[in-house]
Amino acid sequence: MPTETKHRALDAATVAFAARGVAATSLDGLAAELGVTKQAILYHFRSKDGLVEAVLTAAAEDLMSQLQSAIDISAPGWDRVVATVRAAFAVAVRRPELLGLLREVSRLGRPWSAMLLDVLQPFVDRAVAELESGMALGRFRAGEPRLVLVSAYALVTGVVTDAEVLRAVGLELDLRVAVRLRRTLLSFLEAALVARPG
Amino acid sequence: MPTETKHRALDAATVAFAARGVAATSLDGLAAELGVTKQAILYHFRSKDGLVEAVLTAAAEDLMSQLQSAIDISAPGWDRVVATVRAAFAVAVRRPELLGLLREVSRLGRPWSAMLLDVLQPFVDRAVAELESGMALGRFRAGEPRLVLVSAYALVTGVVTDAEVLRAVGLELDLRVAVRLRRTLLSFLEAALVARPG
DNA sequence: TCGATCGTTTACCATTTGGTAAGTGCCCAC
DNA sequence: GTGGGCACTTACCAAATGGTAAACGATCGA
Repeated sequence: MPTETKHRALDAATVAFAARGVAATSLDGLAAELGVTKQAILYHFRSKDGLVEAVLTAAAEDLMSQLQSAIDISAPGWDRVVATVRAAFAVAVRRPELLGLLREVSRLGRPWSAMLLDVLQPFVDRAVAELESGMALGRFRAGEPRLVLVSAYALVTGVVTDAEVLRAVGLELDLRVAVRLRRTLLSFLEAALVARPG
Repeated sequence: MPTETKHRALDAATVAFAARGVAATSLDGLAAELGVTKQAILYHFRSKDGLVEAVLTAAAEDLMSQLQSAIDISAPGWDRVVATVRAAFAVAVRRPELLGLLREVSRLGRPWSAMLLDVLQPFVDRAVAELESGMALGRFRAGEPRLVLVSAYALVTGVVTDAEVLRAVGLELDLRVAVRLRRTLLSFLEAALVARPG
């Protein structure tokens, strides 16, 4: 089973980068956690930047593929919104690091943020387009798709990454809480999107 | 004008910690930015940890006082919710670092998060209590105050701190966008809280 | 059996980092 | 004018960090 270390390093780095940040994660520390030397990591990834890049691309693809498959198996309209939200929360529960990384990228600055945005951009564009066309068709209430999108994003990632804040209000992100938060978000989206008679 | 450096250092550190993170901010870099030596900073704050503590306590007090005064001048019920949200968005626009720091604390781990939570806890508790009593009085729809609170928090901080994501959807956090986001959040809260006939 | 490649370790190295110690200029009370 | 405290700098330092170079052992094809 070759390059098992590579996989483990990638996973550990993903979690560590998301939780403590790239700057606060040292190769030595990461290596110690894996029971290898720092050079074992540098062998698979040319440099720390190389590791960051690998982590970011892997995470972006992972995240996008999960959302994409949810989109693919759903019909346009409200159903698709629900499916996407469900997929997002599934990711939030099973692999919160992916959403944490999304946030970490903001502070890494230009080259990295641009890289990740390249991957996300098509997804965002498509979501905006679909909301707009839904509004044009009268399937959704008229409104501002971008604001709705940003709000939904902020809610999901915020809840996942600010575990401390969740604890402050006496919650913890387990399945039950996630389900209730999902319901909260969906009712918000329903209020914002679904056309009501009158 | 004594200790002007101290104030400037505190401000610069607040912004830097929020934007790039504590670990990614070096005392040397901070000092260079201020045009002094690292030791000038260490003179006013015993250590980097000392600086972090000073930044955190100042930020927490600042943030809380802004929200508190909004609460004080408003009447209980929906009016108070609106006033609080307005105050939160005002902070988000004028001093986004304060919200960014809130998020940074999550990754600093125990001692720091506990410290900040001590300051925030009373505010959170009061908000929950007020929502609950509002529900009991029939002023608000029955629901889960904690979920509403967390959602609102996540939305505001998420929008402020993930500037990159905002850019991805083609927005930028200026006053106009902030106002529209505020309206979005308020309509969500209204849907969640305000009792409707039937 | 030999040699080569792969994954890894040992041995270093330069730079950066947080921090200490010892000054230095300056204002002000006396 | 002088002694003392205040705000700061210069001069260091030990530890940690990202990275390079070379050696080592195992697996495997010829």
